[in-house]
Amino acid sequence: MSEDPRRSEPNLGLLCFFPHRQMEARVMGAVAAAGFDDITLAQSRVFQRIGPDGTRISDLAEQARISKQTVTFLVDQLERAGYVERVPDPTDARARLVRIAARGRAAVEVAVVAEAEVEAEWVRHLGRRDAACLRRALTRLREITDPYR
Amino acid sequence: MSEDPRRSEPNLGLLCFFPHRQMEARVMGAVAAAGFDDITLAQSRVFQRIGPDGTRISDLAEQARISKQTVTFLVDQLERAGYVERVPDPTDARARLVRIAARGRAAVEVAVVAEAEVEAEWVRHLGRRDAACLRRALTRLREITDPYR
DNA sequence: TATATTAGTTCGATAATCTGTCTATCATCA
DNA sequence: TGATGATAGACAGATTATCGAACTAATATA
Repeated sequence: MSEDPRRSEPNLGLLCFFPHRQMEARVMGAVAAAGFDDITLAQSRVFQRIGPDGTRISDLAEQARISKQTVTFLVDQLERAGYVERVPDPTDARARLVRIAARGRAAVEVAVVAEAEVEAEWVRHLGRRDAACLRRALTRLREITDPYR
Repeated sequence: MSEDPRRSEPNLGLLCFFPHRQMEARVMGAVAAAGFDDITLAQSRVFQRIGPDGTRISDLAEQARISKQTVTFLVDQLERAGYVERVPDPTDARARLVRIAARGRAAVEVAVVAEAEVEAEWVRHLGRRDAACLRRALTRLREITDPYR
């Protein structure tokens, strides 16, 4: 019954880690099982930041907190595999927009279903009340932990 | 005022990502600023899983979800830099326990202070009520997202 | 218009990770 | 008890992810 006094309360940052890791693993597993087994975790972390109208390499880099060079490297692979395409940015001839391509859209469809399944499990475990509370607190916390909206 | 209909509610897994990333970055920054600037993110992710009485390589691997070989590689570096030491496991002559060494304890001291600072900022932003609610929900969520207690 | 900045790429180096293999020790069970 | 199989850790080689430096083309600024 008594607690080990050396084990203190885990901090909120660490507590956030476990759900995120599980979500990522479950979604990647579902996507791979659906035949999209040539996408890596690093690629997916760039891919999931592509906006509906396409996103620039440099914006992807900033949001994922990795160098432009690394994003170029990963987008090259995503493009070769048919998940994304590069199109000119009409507002700036230096830039190109990375957009989700046909194969990418198909993978997203699988991913959103898997996401919803995992989230439903969580809500079932927590109960409606705590789940709503969790979402609200995390949404507010995002205001100060994510510079991108 | 009106929402872009294409941007749906971010899932809970993603929402957990931002706080975790910020906590990790802030703690790493504080530790590096205090002179422990020879520790990498990958090393720290293994390091933080070492228990108070030492932990085996294979247990660290399982908890961090990386291969034993990678943990051996990272622990080699942590040991050379004085953050950890390897001692024989008295219960099994095949195994060795990775334990936090003097320099490691000094780094942990800095880390826990930084952690508390970040968490205090979060609580200030959320308010006592939502912060307590967040901690409770995350603690319960850990039951089903972290197999290690 | 000359100069500085920005977007993206290529190149080379390094860090992190995996699979396969090996040795020593432990566990099982006939 | 002794043979067999499993486990803990380490070593070697290959691959993936990442970075910093340098480059080109286009844009912004003074």
